[in-house]
Amino acid sequence: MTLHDPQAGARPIRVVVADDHPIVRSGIVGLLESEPGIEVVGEAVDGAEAVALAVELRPDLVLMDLRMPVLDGAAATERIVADAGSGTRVLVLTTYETDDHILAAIEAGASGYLLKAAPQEEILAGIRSVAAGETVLAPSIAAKLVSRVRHGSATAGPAAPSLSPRELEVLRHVADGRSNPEIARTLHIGEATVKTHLIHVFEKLEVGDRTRAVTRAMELGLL
Amino acid sequence: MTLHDPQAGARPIRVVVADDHPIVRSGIVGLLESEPGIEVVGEAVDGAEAVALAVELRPDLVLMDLRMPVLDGAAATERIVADAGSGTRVLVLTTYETDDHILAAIEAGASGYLLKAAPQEEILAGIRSVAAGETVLAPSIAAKLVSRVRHGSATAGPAAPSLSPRELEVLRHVADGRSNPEIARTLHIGEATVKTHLIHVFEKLEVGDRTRAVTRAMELGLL
DNA sequence: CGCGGCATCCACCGATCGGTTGAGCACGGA
DNA sequence: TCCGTGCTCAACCGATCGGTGGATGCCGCG
Repeated sequence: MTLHDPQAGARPIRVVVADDHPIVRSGIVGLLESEPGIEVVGEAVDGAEAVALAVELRPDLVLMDLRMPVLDGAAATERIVADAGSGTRVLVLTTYETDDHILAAIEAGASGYLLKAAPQEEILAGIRSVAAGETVLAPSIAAKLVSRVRHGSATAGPAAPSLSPRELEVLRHVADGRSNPEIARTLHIGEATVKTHLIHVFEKLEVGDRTRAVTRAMELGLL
Repeated sequence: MTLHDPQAGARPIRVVVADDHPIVRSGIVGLLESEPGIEVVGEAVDGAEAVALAVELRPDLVLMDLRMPVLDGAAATERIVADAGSGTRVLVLTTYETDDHILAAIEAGASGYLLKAAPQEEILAGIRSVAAGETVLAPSIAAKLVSRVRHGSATAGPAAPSLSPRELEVLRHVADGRSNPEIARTLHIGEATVKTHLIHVFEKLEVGDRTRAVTRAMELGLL
């Protein structure tokens, strides 16, 4: 957690702005440029470009519109959060607030969701908060979110252990309550192999049994 | 949505403050009293009294602490929201921010969740927002909430099988990855008893093994 | 080019789990 | 009072699980 120095100015927040409308984009960029402690390092006109820029520039934050060509904002968010693994966080800034859109963005791993209608100070404050590791939600978004509350997994797990594709596949079957012989048959491998994969999963997840492995993986957002 | 007239002052926000600590309560009341447009119409020292006052006075808002005798804040919130049906909304104001507490309060129907550590202006703004029909969440709360939304189902599972207290207790230990003998020792019962409870859980949840039982219980919001 | 690291694969063994049958005790509503 | 429900326990068996050891093939590093 000692990643960023809270001293603004000494180390500006590096931002990539992703929005397909040039006018909107320039407006946002203009707002951010005039703000000390925030530096716009790149602009993307679609989701694919946003992902590319995120990987290339490793910004602190991507300001993401949802409605974009080629790759929509939610999908782009997912890739950035998943791939980078780095410190890049995504703040969704959009006009829409449909339940589906919000959910998709949140599930994709966005650290915040603000509306373009929000006052400029709120947007700037949101950027600083998200860059500092917090989560920001517009009030109307919070309301919708609340109605969805149930259970889930973790946000940005500091060190989510990386399971191999095979290990993850096996673990998913375990979460469905399948037995090792069953899993072995569906994956066309030996039962012993399934066990070995699970042993490795246990080690990576630092647990001792399959049940705990599943709950732990859920906590870490791996399932 | 056209319930309240946004004109402040003409029609003050009527508030009931519920907190078992007199000092804390008087502090809150003092803060609110000095604020134009907000009127404290009642004070409650426990959850039961909060419910009674809410029904009797029909305030716009109840400022609710969670940790209270007789009836805790979450339970009180549930009754107020359910019973009244009226326009009374509940804003939770507490020191704690455990996942369980937050979840319980939100699920009980609270319209907001703020921490006592928040600056006074934030609390006042929160009261106005909630009274206006919005939902407010402290940033740290928003983060926890967001983490729950990943693959979140609807609110109340249609037919969540009712597990007995003991069955639920055993299942929770299973979710923590404990073995049957371990659970037996912690609960001071025989291993055979643990098994029996689990068998019953399996039947009620319509699953065949402990791992699936845990994931199923999570899906149903039982854990 | 040899070496280690990684993911994938497999076999055996003791411990645990899931399922069964059968039973006693306390509590509260019919 | 009787009956249902929840909680408790015992003994047994087959299936599965977790642990250990060892094998193969692919990759990058020196």
